[in-house]
Amino acid sequence: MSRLLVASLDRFGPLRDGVRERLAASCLKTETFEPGQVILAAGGRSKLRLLARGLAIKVASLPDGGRQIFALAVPGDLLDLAGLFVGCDHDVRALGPCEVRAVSSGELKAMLQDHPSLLAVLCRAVLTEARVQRNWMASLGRRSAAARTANLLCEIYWRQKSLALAKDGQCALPAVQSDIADALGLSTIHIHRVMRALRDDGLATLRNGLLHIQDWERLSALAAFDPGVLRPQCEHESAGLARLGAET
Amino acid sequence: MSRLLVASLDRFGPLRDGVRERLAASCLKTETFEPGQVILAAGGRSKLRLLARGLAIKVASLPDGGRQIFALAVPGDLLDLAGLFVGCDHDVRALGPCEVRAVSSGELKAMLQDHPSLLAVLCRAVLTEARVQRNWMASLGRRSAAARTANLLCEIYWRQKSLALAKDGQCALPAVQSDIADALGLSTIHIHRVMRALRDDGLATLRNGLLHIQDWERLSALAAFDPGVLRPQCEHESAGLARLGAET
DNA sequence: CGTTCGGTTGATCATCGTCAAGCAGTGTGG
DNA sequence: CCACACTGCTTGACGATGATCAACCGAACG
Repeated sequence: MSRLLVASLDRFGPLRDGVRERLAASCLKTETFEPGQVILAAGGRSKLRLLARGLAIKVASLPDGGRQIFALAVPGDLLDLAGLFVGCDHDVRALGPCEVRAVSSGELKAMLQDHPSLLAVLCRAVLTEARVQRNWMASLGRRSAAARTANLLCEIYWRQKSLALAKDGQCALPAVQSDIADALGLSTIHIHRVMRALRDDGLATLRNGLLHIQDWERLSALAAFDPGVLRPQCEHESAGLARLGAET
Repeated sequence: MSRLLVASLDRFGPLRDGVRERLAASCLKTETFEPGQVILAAGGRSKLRLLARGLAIKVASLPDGGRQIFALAVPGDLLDLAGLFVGCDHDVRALGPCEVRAVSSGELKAMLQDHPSLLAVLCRAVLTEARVQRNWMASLGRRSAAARTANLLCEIYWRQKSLALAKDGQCALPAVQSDIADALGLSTIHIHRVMRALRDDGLATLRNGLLHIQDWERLSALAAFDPGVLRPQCEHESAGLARLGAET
């Protein structure tokens, strides 16, 4: 039952030397989480956790009581890359109800020892995550509240659509306005104003955990949305060292 | 002459199976760059570039003409981790005059094939960079202009002090106010006002590319500065999978 | 000697945050 | 069945933070 895991890692680079079979045969423990529950606390030991269903957030609590959401995880995403070798510096929380599949710490260790190429694939996954993070940084630093919000909605919709989890311009987004605020570095009330403007302009609505994109063209234009940032590998991958990890 | 490279990578985890000797013997090409010059353009092929002298920034130019600086590199930092397997999504530019040592693409490839543990070390370096990035994200999203600025100055000073590149509260920072602004997501003029307030309060001054920290206590308090974020490995490293990369 | 670049200052304005209050939906206990 | 509380959305008034515009100054440089 690990086809999801294989498919997920496959996006980051070809799996070689039998690691695909090993992954497919690996024993995955399934865990479920309620909305808001902590899936992985800061400092926790890393396993290899894959989000199978639902949405999750990677979030840090700041000393002054504020929260900053660093990333959003959709089904197929690995949840504890940040804690791969070192202690994780942030929490992972379920946004809506979630289902998580976990490879045990021991089995991951064994697989990494037997299949060096697995590390290259995980490394690429980390690099992809870092690239998405940089996109969020540019949003936080240099875009207006409306553009930031639009960009987030576009990203959420796009990623779920890539997984066939969206149709008719609709997808799940079990988040309240304060969650959006914590992701975008804005106040809850201002998010309300922005969302209201988006709704009044017929661009998008968020109600009862359901995101409805009514005018993708105008929304993505407002967001200056670039799907390329989200792709696991960029177009230069075939040049130079790109395939290196797969060849080792 | 690659002791710097060995020392740099050593911070991220023990180098095993002869890779240390191989690195020490590797042929490093030295390049020098003038202030503002592009060291590595977005999309460029990855080698293994190490900043030997000077300060560099990792920066993206946004479609609307704005810039966002994602990270600062001090001597000993690797410059092209983001382009390790995929095309790099941002530029690396010299802030002041820089000296860079580069391992050739071919030699890096050969070393990675011969020494699997090198990849684990690079992977940790990437994870560390991502953690520093998240700290910047939290700054951008949830801190005031003054706290953000103070935090950046603290980080710059702290990292150079760790390398014995600072003394008497002074270190190099060959940046103009608009550079600081692009790092913090603020306007140049507002940076001026914040810097002026810091100066008037006797906390820190920046003049002629020289950063002078006059009151570290109050500055780091204002910044809520946490040096732990900058450390290559965190305190949990010895638990669980932490040493795994070194063991493979 | 003019030009450019970076720092400086002030005035003005927009964006966004804070405070306060009301409202609708939901669940709970009497 | 009805308070009651609770949570999240909504609205408005107000204020602070930070952006924009414009001008000036000093130093470096050709």
